[in-house]
Amino acid sequence: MALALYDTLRRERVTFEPLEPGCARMYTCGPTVHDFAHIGNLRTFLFEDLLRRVLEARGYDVTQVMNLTDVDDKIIQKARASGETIAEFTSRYTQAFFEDLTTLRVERAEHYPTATGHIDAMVDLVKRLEAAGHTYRTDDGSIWFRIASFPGYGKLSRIDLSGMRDGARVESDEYDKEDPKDFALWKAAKPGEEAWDSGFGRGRPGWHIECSAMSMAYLGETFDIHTGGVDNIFPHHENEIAQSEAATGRPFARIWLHAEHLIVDGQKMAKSLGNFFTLRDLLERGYRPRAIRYLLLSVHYRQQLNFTFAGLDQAAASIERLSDFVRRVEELPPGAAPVEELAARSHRAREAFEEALDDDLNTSRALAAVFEWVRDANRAIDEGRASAADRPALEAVLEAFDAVYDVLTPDAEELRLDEGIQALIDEREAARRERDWNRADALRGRLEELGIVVEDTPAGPRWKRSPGA
RNA sequence: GGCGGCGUAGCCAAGUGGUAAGGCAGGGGUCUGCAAAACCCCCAUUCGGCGGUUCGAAUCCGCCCGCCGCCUCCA
Repeated sequence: MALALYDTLRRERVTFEPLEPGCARMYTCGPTVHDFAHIGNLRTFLFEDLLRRVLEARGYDVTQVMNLTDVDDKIIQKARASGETIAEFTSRYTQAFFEDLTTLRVERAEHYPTATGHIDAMVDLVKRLEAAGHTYRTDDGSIWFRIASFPGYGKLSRIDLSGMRDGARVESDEYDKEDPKDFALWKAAKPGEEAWDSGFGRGRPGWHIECSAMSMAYLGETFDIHTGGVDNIFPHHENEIAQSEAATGRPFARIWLHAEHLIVDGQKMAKSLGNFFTLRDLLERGYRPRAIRYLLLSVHYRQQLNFTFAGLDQAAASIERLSDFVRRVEELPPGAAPVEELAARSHRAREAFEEALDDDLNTSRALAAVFEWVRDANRAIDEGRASAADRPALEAVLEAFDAVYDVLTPDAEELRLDEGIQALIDEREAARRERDWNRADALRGRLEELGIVVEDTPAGPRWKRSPGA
């Protein structure tokens, strides 16, 4: 079965057929590094991680580009306020961004180009647009894209340009634009601002030109997939299309994917509402990274995800079930031959899992396929029908699952063995052998207080950190 | 005002015409020294409301109610 994805531009599900067979080239709009990423940002980055992992699992050689916007109005403002250069200021948040990706097990893209590192490419693109007659300059020296010069403008967002004037939101612009919807390709430097030289005066690039220039530089004028959050559809991605296609005369991205937003307790996340969370906020509250990853991946990317702490607890519990199963598989007793029926069941599970993901990354359905299989496999183990000989068949499913979800291996924090814990476990086991149940139960209670759950198995006691610890 | 999305059990959520997946939580059992884990059974005659189309609708149409978002800061 082929991978089908929902294309925002065509408003329909399309079969993924890359430009070059076997290769998937994708551009993913990255962060503006002026603050810590919040969990809404991270949801989008996890969606993109899911996408690239599914592409990889299907055998594609993935080239992913994620830009880092390290110059814009806000950055200039904040850097100035903190008395730093732009580079000094943004490097802190760039580093934090990569730390967050690592924590959430996001696979690295092949390229993370920065805006400031690609000024030349942007200047070149602006020159191309200028030569083709799509631009004009205002008195201050800024260069604008003339929307009227690109007939396809609005095709992605289907925005009603005629109605926009009634929208009450169009500001009387500080610039002298021909049309309020025209957007900046190059902003002339204001006194005291950091600026770059170009053939048309000192200044800095507009936000939109960055993605057009860098995607072309790394992926070519036409590439397979472009992604971002829904808020980027208009104006950002609309403008990218206009600039890129006006300059090259060729189609830009072939498929557009957009992740819906995350909301918190049913409301838009906002600092003023006190419902604004970064990854660090959640970690400080003791939540595990893999539970956060699971939660943010468990809802379909085109559906709003309502983040709640109850949901995070549920995610942790779900992972616990899977992790307990992984351990059972590892501890299967020796056996001579694999059970054919179990192998067949596992094969079906893997197919169902992959089909669900092929269906526009339907993660909920994919999870259901895995959980149903876990139940069946657990039953086989309970009934003594499974042995170590079945491990390859079972592990094949787990590996396929975890190649995409990546939530089965414990976070480092879960594996640490605190001082004295093993001694308590040994002590309890000794008491049990002497059938001193009161003492054994008291020791188990103490371990529980330390966040350790002890389970007695035929092969002896084992422990794990309780989900909340 | 224009455009778009959503509303399925206590919570999360799949399901786009054929008679409600899965997870969490909860209740009852089996197993266990007791637990935990696991398994079994139960947990929506019903899918925001009201009409309509149809042999048949959560799924299609209409109206209404509620929620979220976009309309040049924003994942």
